[in-house]
Amino acid sequence: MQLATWNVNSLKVRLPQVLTWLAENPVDALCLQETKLEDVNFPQHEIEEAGYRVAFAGQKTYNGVAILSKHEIHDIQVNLPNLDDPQKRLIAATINDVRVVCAYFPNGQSLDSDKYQYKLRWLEALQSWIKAQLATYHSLALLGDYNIAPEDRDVHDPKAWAGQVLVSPPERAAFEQLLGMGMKDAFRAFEQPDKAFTWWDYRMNGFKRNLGLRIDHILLSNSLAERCLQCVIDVAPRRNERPSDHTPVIVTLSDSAR
DNA sequence: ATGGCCAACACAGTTGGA
Repeated sequence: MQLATWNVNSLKVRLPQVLTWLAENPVDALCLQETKLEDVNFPQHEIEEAGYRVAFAGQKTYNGVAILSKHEIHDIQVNLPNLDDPQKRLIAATINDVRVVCAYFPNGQSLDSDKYQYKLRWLEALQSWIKAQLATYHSLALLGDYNIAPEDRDVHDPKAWAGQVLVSPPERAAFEQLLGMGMKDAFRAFEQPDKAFTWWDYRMNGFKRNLGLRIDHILLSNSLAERCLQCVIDVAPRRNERPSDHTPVIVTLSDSAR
């Protein structure tokens, strides 16, 4: 079974790229972030014609998340139940034997911004909710754009980024606390090349110069981590014309024992 | 030189992203 996550930065613009990518990478489930579409405008039929079922929760202009799946999607939940928040940043569903959580973490903008305080509140709500979910769901995967670079090796220039949003100690502590609940960073479960990133600024030829960050992640509950065979970043879509600034991350799991 | 790019909204220039 393969699961993937991709912040597409507008599904309206990126739908052709998503369909092309799925044809070349027929993963079992793909989590999308920043769809930036109201539900009435979601391209459900185009995706279904490509052989994928879909669950989505969107809004105008900002945010928006979706799960595309080759298999039946059960028990869909939208947003964190313990946070009063109109922003559509989370959708969860059960696919086969796996609880799939697709999340678009807040950016935070800057450390002195109200948006940073919102990010910290959101992270706290996520933590307590995930902790409870792990008690319920044996096999859980938390995929998405975390907007957190967990370690300095996930940052192209740690000195330049020091003291900024995405690398601040409270954000990194939140990431560590998710690991402490019994989750594994699938990417770091394997030997990986240096300077492996999932996002590059559109400006300054960021991608060509590999000035990036690793901020898109797949965390697996312990029992799922035991089934994890591989985790890779697919940089190919970042070379497309009109690319998203993020690129997909894919995890491969062995079939569960039956 | 602390911006450069991109998308949405709206139809110019602002906001947000990371």
